[in-house]
Amino acid sequence: MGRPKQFDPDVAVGKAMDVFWRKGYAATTPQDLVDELGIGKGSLYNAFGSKHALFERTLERYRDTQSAALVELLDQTGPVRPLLRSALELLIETDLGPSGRRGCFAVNTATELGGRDDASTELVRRMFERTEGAFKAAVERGQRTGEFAPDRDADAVASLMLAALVGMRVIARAQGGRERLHRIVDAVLDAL
Amino acid sequence: MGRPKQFDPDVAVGKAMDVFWRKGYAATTPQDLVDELGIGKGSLYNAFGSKHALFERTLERYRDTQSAALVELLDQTGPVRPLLRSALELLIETDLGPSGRRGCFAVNTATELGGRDDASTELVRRMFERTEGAFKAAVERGQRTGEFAPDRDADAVASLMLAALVGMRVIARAQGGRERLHRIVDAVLDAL
DNA sequence: CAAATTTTGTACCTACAGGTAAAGAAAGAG
DNA sequence: CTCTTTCTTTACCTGTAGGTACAAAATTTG
Repeated sequence: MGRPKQFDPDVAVGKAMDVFWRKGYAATTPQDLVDELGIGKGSLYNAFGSKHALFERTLERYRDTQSAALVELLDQTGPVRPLLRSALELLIETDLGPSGRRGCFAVNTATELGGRDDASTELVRRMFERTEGAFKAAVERGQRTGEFAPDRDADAVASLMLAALVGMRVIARAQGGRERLHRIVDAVLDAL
Repeated sequence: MGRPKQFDPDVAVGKAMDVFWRKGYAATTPQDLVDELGIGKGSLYNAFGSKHALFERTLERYRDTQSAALVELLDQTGPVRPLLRSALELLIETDLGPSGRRGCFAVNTATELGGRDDASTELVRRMFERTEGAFKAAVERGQRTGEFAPDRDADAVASLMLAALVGMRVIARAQGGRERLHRIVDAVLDAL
């Protein structure tokens, strides 16, 4: 009962995610959110409680969409090497595409709030772990099918792939050129 | 002539660097700076002009100390593999040491301001390029001396090393464990 | 020592961050 | 058709961000 909301909270969280993703947590103001969500400040605070609470919801949204999409991609069957290549190249195109060099929301959050906001840090840590796990599973598949050398430590390779992926997206934000990003992908696949 | 400063501006820039490094640009307030530098607000603005101008000076300081130190380390003569290992492991210890998981100031700045503050973005971009150049030179040395396989593209390997380094430091900020960081180093050296 | 120059401390300012309060509007319950 | 509940709007509030202004203090020059 009661008056129904005039906006869809799920849509609003998505828009808020875009703002936080582009500007970061500290640089995003209530006014920014009001402008981009197209709702009043009262509704904003009534629906989400605080800037920080909304921020956490956007991080969860990121995990459940972007981060999850990558993991699903990596979990696909079939030849592993082209799978890894297309996954990494997709991220390059995303970072260089029309949304424009906003990098990875989880990475941005790690460097802005890591160690200073426990909830956010923990969310990011788990996303990294999940991604690394997906890389590890892919590498092990490749090793079983003989695509990759079987003697390399899958854990170590997966950790390297996570680090390279994270590094790539930071470099993209710092105006790293497309060629440089592709070289990273080439080198990491050559390392298998 | 005129009254001499009661503080050493170079020391002050160093202290300001620590603050910005820990908290980021947006989250650092004039009050934070006044507290940590131990000077009045009047002196602060008289000496440095604005928060942003001071921030740029701290980034330059970072480039001329931390970033330059890594490049110098990598430029040393002698066996290359242990050199690379000790350089990367030094960063791990730095990130996990008593100063505590503040990551890399350049990386933090890239993700906070990349694409939104031209001067900072450009400074970071150049630091990344310099570091990559030092990696490349080291790899080429290793190839000449027969330490590394000579057929691999030194540019690509250097780009990968930069990305792995950057990724490592982000992961460190997100509470990544010591073992994970060491695995990354192992994997990247195995890739040579 | 007076004049000129620079630094320092204190006070002050405007705008906005991050919300809260209160009253009215829109739904369902009885 | 009133009562209750929830949402919306508008107004308001406190604290601080990011500086500026100005007088007093400390130095060099002549």
